[in-house]
Amino acid sequence: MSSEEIRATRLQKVEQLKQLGFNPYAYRWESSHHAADLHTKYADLASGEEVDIDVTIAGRIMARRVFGKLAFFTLQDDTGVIQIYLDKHKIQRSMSNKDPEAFEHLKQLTDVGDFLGIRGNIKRTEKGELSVYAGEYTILTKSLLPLPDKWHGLTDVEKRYRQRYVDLIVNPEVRETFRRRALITAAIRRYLEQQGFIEIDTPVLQSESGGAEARPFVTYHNTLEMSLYLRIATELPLKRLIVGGFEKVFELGRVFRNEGTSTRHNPEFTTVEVYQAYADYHDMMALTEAVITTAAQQVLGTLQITYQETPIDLTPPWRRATMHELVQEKTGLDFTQFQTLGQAIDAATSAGLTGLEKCDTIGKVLNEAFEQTVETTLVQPTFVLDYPVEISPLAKPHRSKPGLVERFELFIVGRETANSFSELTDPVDQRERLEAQAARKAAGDLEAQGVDEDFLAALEYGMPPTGGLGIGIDRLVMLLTDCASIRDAIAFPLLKPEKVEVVEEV
RNA sequence: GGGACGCUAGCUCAGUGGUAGAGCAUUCGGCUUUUAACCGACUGGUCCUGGGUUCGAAUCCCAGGCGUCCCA
Repeated sequence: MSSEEIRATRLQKVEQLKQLGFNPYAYRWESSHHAADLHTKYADLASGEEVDIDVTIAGRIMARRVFGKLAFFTLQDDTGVIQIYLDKHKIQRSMSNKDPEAFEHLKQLTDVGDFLGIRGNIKRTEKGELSVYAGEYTILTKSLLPLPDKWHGLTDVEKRYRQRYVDLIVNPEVRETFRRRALITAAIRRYLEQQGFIEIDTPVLQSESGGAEARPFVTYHNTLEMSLYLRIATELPLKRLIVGGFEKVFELGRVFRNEGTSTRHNPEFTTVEVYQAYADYHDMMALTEAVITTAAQQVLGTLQITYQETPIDLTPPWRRATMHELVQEKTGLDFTQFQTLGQAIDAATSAGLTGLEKCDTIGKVLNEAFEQTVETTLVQPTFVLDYPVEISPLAKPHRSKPGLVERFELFIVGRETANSFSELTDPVDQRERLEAQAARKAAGDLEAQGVDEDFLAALEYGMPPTGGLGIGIDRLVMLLTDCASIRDAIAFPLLKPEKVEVVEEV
């Protein structure tokens, strides 16, 4: 029978229920227990034993095993599953005033997928399955569409993402991932608040995008007749709050980058950015360790985790190594020795690196060498320190190493998971760097941003020394829930519609 | 942007040029201890889309769509 025919059959059942005086789309139900409560409470109940207690419970029918005068349903709620034991005599006795043919109607009018409310008592069956021994049942919501195969479930990844609700119904581990994601963000907020940080929401719609190098989404405000960008980072508004006198601020929220998708990229993703006055990037390393280990403990109860079968030890302190040291380790090249760009490119090329034509400074060659040879090898948590100034326009110059800034990125399983600086507070230096970026934007670099004059004005009023930190929440969730793709860590990842509608390009 | 692979019933999958299949689900009948219940019978298709080759295409060719993975 085709799904259209199944749907038609179930719509007929909806009509039948209405004719019998039952509402197939009920308003409310009060449960005394969830499935997991009962499994905990009656763990020691012996097979065949019955408990004379009034219990109400609700959930979705996930399986039906129906006999002539007896039926077993598997009911699923937010906490798990529980068997419902329905026996004709008991149902008829309890429900005769409501519906003399209650048991026949149960067999005829309920389907896998329906929501049911049950009133009954507790019984562990002869075969050892803890059950609610039903006296009464109520159809709370009639389902019209058939669920995926009860044994194989839903495995088609495209359908799982497009119809996440079906994925969640039939794949308990997917529900667990998003439950853990919620624990992670809650743990991070709780930890930061305990440390005296306050969360302040900053605008998603901005007339100037900045705080990162990325192509922004553009939208349009009709009544103001102006283009607006969706934020690519929360950095610049949060720093304005530090200028304003808050000493510890953060925002955990969505940012948007108009880029392609991959197992590590979704165009909208979640970051937490944290700014602390009077702190530097060393303080931020300690804070990063604290935030991530707190989240790991909260969710997994351990710092010894496994990601895609690789053991990861999150026990702090994590390795700290400079970008120069790591590149030298992998390539043998000492970038502090190069005087000219030509020297650096020649040496890197003979070390086997490729695609260096696009590099116009020694620092960019170094960064390229890092990305090509080091990045994916940083499996255990590693802070990579001291980046070239030309790829770090918002970071303060290193206090002792010319040409470098006080910046780190945290790598775990080869992925950038956090990024932090001693924030640049010199407004003149900051203006030069933003203007250099703006020149690249004018020259056609789509990821370069314009000069945010108001941000510069804020810096001119004076920003205290400040440590800033950004953590990629989606990648952290991937790590702590063992997801191979960012799409498994985001409830509704961006997909193209199956039938593409042509939208006028802005 | 490039490459590889995939798309067949509601779900999971067979089917490599000759009548479009299986299991589960659905529908009907039977059944008072099942838990992938069981037994019997039936039903269910835009083979991703369009074009081409061929007597004949799910299958071969071309173009496109969507997805997954890898690379940039």
